[in-house]
Amino acid sequence: MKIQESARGYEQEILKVIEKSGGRMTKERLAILQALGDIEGHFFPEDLEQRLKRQGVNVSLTTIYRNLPLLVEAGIIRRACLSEEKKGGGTRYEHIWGRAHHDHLVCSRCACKVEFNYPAIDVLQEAVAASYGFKLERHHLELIGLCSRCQEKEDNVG
Amino acid sequence: MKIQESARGYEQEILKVIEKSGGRMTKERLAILQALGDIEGHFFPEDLEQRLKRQGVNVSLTTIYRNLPLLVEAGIIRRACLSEEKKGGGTRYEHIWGRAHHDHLVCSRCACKVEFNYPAIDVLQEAVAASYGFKLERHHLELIGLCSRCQEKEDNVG
DNA sequence: TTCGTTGCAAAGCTTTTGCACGAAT
DNA sequence: ATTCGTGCAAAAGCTTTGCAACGAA
Repeated sequence: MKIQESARGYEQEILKVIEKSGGRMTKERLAILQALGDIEGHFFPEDLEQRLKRQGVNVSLTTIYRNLPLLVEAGIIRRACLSEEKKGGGTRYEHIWGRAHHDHLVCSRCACKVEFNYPAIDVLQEAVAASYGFKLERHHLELIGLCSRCQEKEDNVG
Repeated sequence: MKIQESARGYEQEILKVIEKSGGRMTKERLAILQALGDIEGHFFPEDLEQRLKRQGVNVSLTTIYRNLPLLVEAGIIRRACLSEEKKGGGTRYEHIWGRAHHDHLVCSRCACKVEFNYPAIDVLQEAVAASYGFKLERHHLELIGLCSRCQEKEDNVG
């Protein structure tokens, strides 16, 4: 399957990964990539299925699950492994291709999320990794605490 | 149920949490706490069950699951939410009570783990949280990269 | 006595797998 | 013509829930 006008950068990216392992580009994979393009933040595998369905493309959940590892390896998505989450939903993923690197602040009470970027922390992380002989590829950082709104509520109650 | 000679610090800790919500101390909870005392690092809920069984105490997996949130809230364990993990096992927890705070370096190839502590990073995290009005409670930091051994292997191949 | 806790079994969910068919190279 | 990918249905895990019995306060 040829990639043409619709091609975005990440389609090329995943193509590399696919070809490296003798895989093939399919219309389902292309559809997944395009649906992914519209997703800004986090999503569950099932969200992807719904989104595709709304766009008139039926890609089975099975196929989505089978392709998630590919997308991760291509650097297009990553697991957004939020500490508290698990209830109700399954594994949450995050679209990261082309987005500036960022980490998350999560409120332990209302679960609201704030993205932040703080280069100084990244620098120190590099330093730590280096001191243990690791070549740093990526990281997951999540700060958990009470957001200002929930702090106020707490003050009013206590 | 009274806590006596066997009492360790975290038994008091969990007692506070239990009492705060009108709960009760049971022999199952006490057994879980004691089993936890022997666990140094990470564990799955099922590990806990096995360990208890070996000690001659039968606590059902259901009960363990029902008590995990309590243990988390008491600050005795935390979810060790490792980025890649999910295959095969379920949610991994980590015994943190009384242990020095630490984070993890994980090798993306061989999955080996190194614990590290780097106070400067913690300080910056506080700063970030504060700048967004968050009262920081804890964090999850995981650095993913190639360990030195796997880097060597890679060099030999490439 | 009251009401939280436990165990068992069953249910619920997410994720994986077997198989036959269809499609990419 | 191969060989990989897809869909469906079934299976496999992990985790939660209903319910009756038990036990802490």
